[in-house]
Amino acid sequence: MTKNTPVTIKDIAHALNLSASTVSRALRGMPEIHPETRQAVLQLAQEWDYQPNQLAKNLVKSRTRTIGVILPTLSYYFFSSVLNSIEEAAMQAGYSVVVCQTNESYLREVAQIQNLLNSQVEGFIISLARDTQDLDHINRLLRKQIPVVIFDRYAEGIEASKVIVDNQLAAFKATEHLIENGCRRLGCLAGPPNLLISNQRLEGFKEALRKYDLPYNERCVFHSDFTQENSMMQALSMMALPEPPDGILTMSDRIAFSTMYALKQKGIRIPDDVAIVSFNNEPTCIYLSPSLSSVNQSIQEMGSQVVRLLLKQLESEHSVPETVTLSTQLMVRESSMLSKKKVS
Amino acid sequence: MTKNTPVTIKDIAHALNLSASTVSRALRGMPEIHPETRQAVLQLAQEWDYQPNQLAKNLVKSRTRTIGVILPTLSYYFFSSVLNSIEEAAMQAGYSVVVCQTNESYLREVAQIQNLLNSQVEGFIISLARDTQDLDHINRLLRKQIPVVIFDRYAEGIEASKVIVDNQLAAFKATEHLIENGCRRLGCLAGPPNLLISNQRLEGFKEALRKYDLPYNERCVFHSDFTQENSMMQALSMMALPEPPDGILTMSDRIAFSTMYALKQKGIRIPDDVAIVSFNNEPTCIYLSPSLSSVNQSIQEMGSQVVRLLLKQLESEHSVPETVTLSTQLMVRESSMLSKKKVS
DNA sequence: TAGATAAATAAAATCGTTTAAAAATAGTAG
DNA sequence: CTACTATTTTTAAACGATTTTATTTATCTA
Repeated sequence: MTKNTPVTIKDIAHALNLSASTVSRALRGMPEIHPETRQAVLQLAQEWDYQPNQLAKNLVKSRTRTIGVILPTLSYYFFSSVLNSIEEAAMQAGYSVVVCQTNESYLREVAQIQNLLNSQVEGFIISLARDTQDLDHINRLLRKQIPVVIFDRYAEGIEASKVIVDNQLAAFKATEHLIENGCRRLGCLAGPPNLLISNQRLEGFKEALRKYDLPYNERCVFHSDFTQENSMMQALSMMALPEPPDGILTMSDRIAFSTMYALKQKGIRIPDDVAIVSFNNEPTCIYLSPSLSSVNQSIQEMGSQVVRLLLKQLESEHSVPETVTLSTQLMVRESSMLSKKKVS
Repeated sequence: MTKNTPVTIKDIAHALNLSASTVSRALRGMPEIHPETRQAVLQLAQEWDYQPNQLAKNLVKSRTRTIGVILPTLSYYFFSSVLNSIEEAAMQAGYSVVVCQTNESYLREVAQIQNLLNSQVEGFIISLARDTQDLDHINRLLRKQIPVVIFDRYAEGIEASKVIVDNQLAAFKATEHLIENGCRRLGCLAGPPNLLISNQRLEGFKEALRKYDLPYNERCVFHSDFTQENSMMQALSMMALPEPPDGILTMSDRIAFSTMYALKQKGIRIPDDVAIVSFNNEPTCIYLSPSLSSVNQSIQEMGSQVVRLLLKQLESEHSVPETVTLSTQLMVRESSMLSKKKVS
């Protein structure tokens, strides 16, 4: 009697001596169904706890109303928060969201996109993995006319819509802030060398040095892979230079946290010995001592813009790729406020 | 010519003058297909970039090999890390994972479970939302014989497998540690009053007070909803008591971070004026000044045990609910190390 | 009361795949 | 030449819904 397979429309139809189509219509409240019939159907459906099979629905409609989101990781505040914002906006528009983490691996990125594609997601929101260099998998999506929006971690050579910030400008302003506070020997703790946004920030860093006639020394740029161990190592190497910097720009808060931790253990004082400015403005920044100056990008806005651009593509044939550049704000905190300003 | 609809098996069959079943078999490398035929099929499939429709596959097989994971949020280190571990273990076993956040809302929890159920996930891994009191939605799953494993945030009255820690014992030991370090007026910053694990920890807290003959004052227990604002407010209320505590047990690092931030602004020194021990052992703990003592639960282990229990249910009919209790370790750091131990 | 119209239901096709059963083809032995 | 295998392919049903088309039944009009 209590068979373990879920109740289907056919079961209900059979029990009530109706056809499947009538039951289907009754369940969806379509107009041409006799009230009595509808009543009977709804009641039995409730009684048997009928649950529509989404797979079947999607198959026949060839629509899933689902967006695939590919992220490097969910353990970073930035990504998990943007995801929240994306989910909110997508839900509002009647779409649901499936998230995948690449764990910074190119191979995973390719595989996850493939999976979601086979699962018939209707569009993609992507932030590239650290290890991604080859962009074929993304361009294949574009060739198939599948809506794609890239955000934050983008790359050149992708003709897709993007939501980004002016990384060079943000880094320029952050570096300028260090300089204006008296720093003269500047170091940069960058991200992986193949990450476009890291390189753009590096450009902004250099630009600021040029503007203030400060020497740029390639040996003052170190690259971290974002892990704690590596970041600490790079930070210590930098401070072990013959002329260690008195101001550091780091490319992410995670790198900055590790850096501060490493320097503290070495007895190097922040900001007195070396000032630090970072990127992302994670909530943790304010909890640290000294609190960490960091470049804020509006996470809420980023999520909603990303979804907006994707919906545009989903809802109209052939829309052209668009780039939205959001503004950033440098949040100045203790880590870059020198007690004695060295310059006027 | 370039129709926008994806290539199907039928298209290939038609083009090669074969039947759909032959193409299907050829693509899956089944043995009874003539090598020449297979060759032709594979080649055309490649040329046309054929992608199998997972919906159709799942529908016909009535299997999705997908696990639904319901979490309160992904912005907490604890949950996003357990998720990572779950994904790893699930992948190993050939399952994929779909994550949903409830944002601590009961209604979302119900809705998300419903959605995943309709999408034919084969089992659930759940950590309950803060606001969840009614457990009908979970019990409905169990009645339908759908495999469910609860972890961390569980509740009484659910006959499902669980992976948890001995919260009472962990809190007892943490409190004992505070007492042994000389604290005599103890306060507790608990989670929401309806959260079982918070109450269990509170029990452990009381138990320790009893053991050491210290007075338990209900007015020394404050409940936070995990948000920063509320946590700060509760912490300040606690310290504004006529006899403020000299040692606080907080139920999560998030609460502790906010507490430390609030106390710092008030000029209250940690650990000298008040020592703090917390739960979760987020990486941020070590970055703070003072570094935060916290109870560690093995995240890796929790994820893999959760998946193990779920697989057990997925792979055998009628397995009985099982409870795995993992051990915890108190990580003692500066926030609870009093410079002058007040007792021997 | 025939004929037309409207209302309610049923039957059949469809989505893209898998699979069991049937059929076609080729090869081999008696 | 027939009968029997073995190999390969096709046919048809199925998964669980929606949707198009067809049919039945009831109601109305003239």
